[in-house]
Amino acid sequence: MTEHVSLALSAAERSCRSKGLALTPVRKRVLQLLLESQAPVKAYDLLAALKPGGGAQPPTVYRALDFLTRAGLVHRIEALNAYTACLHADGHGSAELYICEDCGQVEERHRKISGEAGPGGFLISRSVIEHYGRCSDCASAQASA
Amino acid sequence: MTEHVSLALSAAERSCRSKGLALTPVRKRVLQLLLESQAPVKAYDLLAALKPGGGAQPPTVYRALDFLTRAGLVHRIEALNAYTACLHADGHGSAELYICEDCGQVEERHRKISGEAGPGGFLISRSVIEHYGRCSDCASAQASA
DNA sequence: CTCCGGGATGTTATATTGTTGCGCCAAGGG
DNA sequence: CCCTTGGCGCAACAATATAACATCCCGGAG
Repeated sequence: MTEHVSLALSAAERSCRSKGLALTPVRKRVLQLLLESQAPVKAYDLLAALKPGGGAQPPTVYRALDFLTRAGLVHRIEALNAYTACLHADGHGSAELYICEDCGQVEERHRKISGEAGPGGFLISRSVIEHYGRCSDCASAQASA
Repeated sequence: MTEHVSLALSAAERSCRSKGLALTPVRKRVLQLLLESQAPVKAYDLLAALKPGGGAQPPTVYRALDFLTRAGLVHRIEALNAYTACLHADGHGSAELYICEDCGQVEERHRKISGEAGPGGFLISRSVIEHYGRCSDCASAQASA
């Protein structure tokens, strides 16, 4: 396990403990798999990675993802049906994601939007913001090609 | 058919003709169903509405939706797996959607984001922006309840 | 006119993604 | 001890989406 992964895992454990949430082995393992991946991971790929023998069933991974998402440790990427670990473990509300279509890397920026007002008095409770394109590395690689 | 629906349909026909696109009967019917709905519609609901006898198959509606989306006449709502007619038929790039979780109505604002730069030189080609919450009507109804 | 080619649609089957429902078990409070 | 509660295993299924191939129709080339 690389260092940043174990660091993030212990941070997650502390965060959960402080909120009275149980970071059980299954949940921790799912989070670890997401942290180790450079790119977003699909639920069924996590499932396959969880139990190579094929023993794990869908609800296992979906329940873990649901927990991790609600705990603010993981983001679901709506347009890809995929998941990525949240690197800013403070978990305050909505994130804005920049997803490179070349290398799959996800950059994350936080905006506090919840509670803000949209047009005509619309009251926002949750936002999905996903930008697709090329990260600077891939953009320059492409330009030079 | 209410007036705004027929107006939108003729606008769509003109728009397609000017671009050399074929707004065939199936495509037009799907667009009409979306225009008539107050809320986003799922692909399989469209399918059921298309041919009450159950004769239509999934590819029919998915192909129509693909065409309409690429023509800028329809938006896909990623977090709902649903579709809604685009009311600003000019179809310039990304839309920002405000989706009321009470009544289902979708408000639409346009931002031209494509080509803009994100953090660290990220080059955006397409954005998904969906805000969930309550429209002003539903927010005030709730407040008074 | 005939033939050909491309786009649109029909048809069948399958892949992918996500959920429901039930039961077991272990931890903790009375 | 008993009972509740939350987490997990398990089986089945529901919902969403695509692949692959056949057919039809129309418009242009010969």
